[in-house]
Amino acid sequence: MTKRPTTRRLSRRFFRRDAATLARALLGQRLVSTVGGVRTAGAVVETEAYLGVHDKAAHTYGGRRSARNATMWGHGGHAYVYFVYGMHHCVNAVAGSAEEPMAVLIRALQPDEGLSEMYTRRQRAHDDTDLCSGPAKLCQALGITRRLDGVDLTGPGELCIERRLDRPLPETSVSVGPRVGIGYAEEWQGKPLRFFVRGNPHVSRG
DNA sequence: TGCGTGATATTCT
DNA sequence: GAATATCACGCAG
Repeated sequence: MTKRPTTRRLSRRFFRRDAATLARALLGQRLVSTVGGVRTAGAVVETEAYLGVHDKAAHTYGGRRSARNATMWGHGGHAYVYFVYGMHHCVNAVAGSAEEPMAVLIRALQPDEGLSEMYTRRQRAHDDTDLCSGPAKLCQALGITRRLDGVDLTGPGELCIERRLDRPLPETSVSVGPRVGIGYAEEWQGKPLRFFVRGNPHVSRG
């Protein structure tokens, strides 16, 4: 019997909150993928909240609903994976309840399991901070594609989030700032909806 | 700093 | 249907 750290998947209730609260609470938890039979995982160190139909930066702004963003309209605790810029995937955790299309973009991880597999998937990475320090990088490192869109993050599937911290990170180790790459979102640009672990070398930008 | 890249939404006929 | 505008990014330099 090998000794393993005690970890368990987060409950549905954990995700059934507003996106900003969830974004804060996800810091320090573990995103785990088991793709091709290999476990790859890391601690969440950077997130962004997308608040739903009123948020000009959200895919569901103004009540937009399509095949692409259908998962966001479902209930919390599922993975919303989308493709952008013709080459990148990004993964979100859906927040709230059904018909409340909010989500939390996972922007960076501190990798802690399956690093050799990550290097295989990301030939360009020069060191550990290159593996998961960006929303598209971490998808590549964990083998996340649109195939995993809609997966239940609280279930035993190929993608889940495990509890790693019993309590939220202390206030002093969390920084808050404006979201990245949403210059078109007018008054929503400056809102403090990006959360990251202060001083952690794995966040996507300082 | 400036691209590449292609799916998607939107806006036409 | 088809054209076009847009895009939660990463990489090379």
